[in-house]
Amino acid sequence: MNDNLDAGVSQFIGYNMKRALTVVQADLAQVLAEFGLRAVSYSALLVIVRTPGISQSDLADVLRIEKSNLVQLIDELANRGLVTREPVPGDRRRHALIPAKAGIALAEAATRAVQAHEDRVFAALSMLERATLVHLLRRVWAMPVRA
Amino acid sequence: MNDNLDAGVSQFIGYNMKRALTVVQADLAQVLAEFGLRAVSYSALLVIVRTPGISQSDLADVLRIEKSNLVQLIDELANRGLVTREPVPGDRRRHALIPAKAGIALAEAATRAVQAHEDRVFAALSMLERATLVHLLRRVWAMPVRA
DNA sequence: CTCCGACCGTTATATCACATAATGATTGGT
DNA sequence: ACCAATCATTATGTGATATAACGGTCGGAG
Repeated sequence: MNDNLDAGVSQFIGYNMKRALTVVQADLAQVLAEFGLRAVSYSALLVIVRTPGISQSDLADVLRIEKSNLVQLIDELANRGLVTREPVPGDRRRHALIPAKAGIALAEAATRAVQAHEDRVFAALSMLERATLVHLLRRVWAMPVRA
Repeated sequence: MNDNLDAGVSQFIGYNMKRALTVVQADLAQVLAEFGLRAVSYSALLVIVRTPGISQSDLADVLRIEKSNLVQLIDELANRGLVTREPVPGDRRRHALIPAKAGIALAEAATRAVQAHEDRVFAALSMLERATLVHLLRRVWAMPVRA
């Protein structure tokens, strides 16, 4: 029944981003649930797989997550044998996060599933349009807002 | 320090959408707080102002909100004298949501502030690029995902 | 006219994302 | 030797968002 009653709010880019992301996240949640992952734990696992030895602080920085929220998330991955927390010689404050073979395999399989998810939810856009979208979005979040 | 450690996840459009939206929502929250509004209550107010008499069910549909969550939101707006719940002749199940003058004025002032917010957070994009972004995003959420 | 499925709005409640604050152990610089 | 900073953890809170159930009301079918 949605006959443009949201015209007032749909003028805003942020509103359209929110609506689109809600759709994307709903599908993504279903896809990742099959691997026992959430979007945030998938992201964390992927960064660990690609950057073995990264610390929790650095991982939190990269993904823009509060490091306090990372503790249970890494616990989940570690408890499933996907990653391990290793001591860092010479620095007993930090841990090195190392992916296990199972974690690497799961990350690869999940990545394929996430790629298929993106093909599906962005099916209305051409590959060029998808590239344009990423390019524009990157310029939004990569440039800090000036006060 | 973010030297592309998130390359693995930043290939995904969804990831970029999430990062960008987080930036946008943080700024928007600050802007709307000055009017005592949250993003969702601003959206609801704007739809009510533009569609006087809309029902709670229809408002929930338009904004994709659970109608159970709308009750307190409308309470907030009503308690501030921004909108009223009016009876609907011939249908005692539903209410007509009517904007008050104060609600119309606040919606107008807040809209100007939200427009300035968008100019700020999307400053890195040209007007054409912003239109492209909205166009692409609309096509993502307007086309339902096929199972 | 009666009945029943559907609609409207409300209440109750739960889960999750995400934030802040505080703490103890450890490190590095002065 | 001292102290600020770093790392990780624990505790806790708030808001977004969902589901379930309920009572009152409406409209259509028989």
